[in-house]
Amino acid sequence: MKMLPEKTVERLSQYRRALMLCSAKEKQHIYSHELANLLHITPVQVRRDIMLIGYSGTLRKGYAVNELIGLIGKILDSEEGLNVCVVGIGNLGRALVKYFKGKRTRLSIVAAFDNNPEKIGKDYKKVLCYPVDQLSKIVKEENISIAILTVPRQVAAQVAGTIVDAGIKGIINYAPISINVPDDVYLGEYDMTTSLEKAAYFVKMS
Amino acid sequence: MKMLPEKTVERLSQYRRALMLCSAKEKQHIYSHELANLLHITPVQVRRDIMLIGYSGTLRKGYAVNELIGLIGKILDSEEGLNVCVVGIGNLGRALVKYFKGKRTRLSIVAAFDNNPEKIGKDYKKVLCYPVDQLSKIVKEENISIAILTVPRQVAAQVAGTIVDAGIKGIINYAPISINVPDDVYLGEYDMTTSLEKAAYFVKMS
DNA sequence: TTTGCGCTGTTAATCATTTAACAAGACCCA
DNA sequence: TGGGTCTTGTTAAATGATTAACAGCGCAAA
Repeated sequence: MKMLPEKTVERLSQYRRALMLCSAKEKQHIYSHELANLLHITPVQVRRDIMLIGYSGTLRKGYAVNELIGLIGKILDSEEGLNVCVVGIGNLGRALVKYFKGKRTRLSIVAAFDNNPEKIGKDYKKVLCYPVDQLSKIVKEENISIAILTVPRQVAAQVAGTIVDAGIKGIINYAPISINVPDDVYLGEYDMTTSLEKAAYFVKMS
Repeated sequence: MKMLPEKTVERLSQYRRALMLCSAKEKQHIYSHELANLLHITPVQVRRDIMLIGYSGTLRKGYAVNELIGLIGKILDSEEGLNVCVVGIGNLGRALVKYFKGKRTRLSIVAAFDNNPEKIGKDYKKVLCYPVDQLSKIVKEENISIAILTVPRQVAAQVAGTIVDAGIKGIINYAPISINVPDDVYLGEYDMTTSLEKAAYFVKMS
């Protein structure tokens, strides 16, 4: 299957999240406008996304919730599963470990890294914390392909280098500075300051 | 001044962050391509954004770092400043308080809220934690206009209602569920699962 | 001087994404 | 049975964002 638009991929993840809540409530079918309301988007957009992934709903009944969850899984998840590590076990790193642990079967956090001696050897939700200089070794042993970077700004660039050298294929950067990675490594940057300043701007202007 | 495009606003925040690091290094001027490299975007985009905010650089010398920082401040910041609160003092909430505290003069976290009795009355980086049922009162007293929502999924909708009723003008939602707010309230949703699943998809497909 | 290079500012073109429009099928109810 | 009402799936138009293209200026070096 060819690559889906970035925005569609984001929404698929959100559709799944919403659909799983529906499924838990024994809801069998859902209309495009219901799904749209849950995500604050338009029904057309929902239908278009679903068209792109090649699913068809039932006319006048909407989409079969569990079928759609299954199909989204086929698209988003890797068959073999992907392993993830968190680099930097501050509050943010711990929040991520705690939140993700056990959420997905095909995407799991299997290791944490930090340089604070007090944290090394401890485990967070059964995820063991290693020193950063063992990153390369553990990444290979555990077959980790994605790293979530939650270290202080000052060390972000250096740690990012270590991560890339270890052969990681995707980095999610929550450190408040932009990092450099080769073209073949996926990079997602999420700066909380930016989110807040953006909100402040639109509040101010409204 | 009329409203800037959303993406430009995001980048302005990032420009400022990068420029402040330059300023700290006594760098006086910066070229569009230097700024572009720091953010992984193209020089044209930098020039275009800067054009949109009505600034002009010096030919062959680039942009005056401190002037540009000042102008971006004029655009992003409110003259009087905006007050922010964090609702939900779990790991994520604490990470945010810790990180933002003292970062900006015109945008400050002035209160935290949680319902866990062990947290109420404690302070995190001098930010006092109140019970959620005092939210409305404190929001008015402290003139808070933005709330960062970092509560568990199960209570997000209800807490969001409380926040809106208190007269908050902007919400940044980190809870893993979409919330509903009236049209005149700015809403930014940042779901970490989505970020991770998106990364997984592009790693898988690459 | 004059030539050439390197940078900005801006307009035009391209590309991505969203929205509109509507045909066609299913169900309901008279 | 046959209109009326919903709903999906899809194509076409519109909007928004990025990239390309280039004019124009300033500095440097000859």
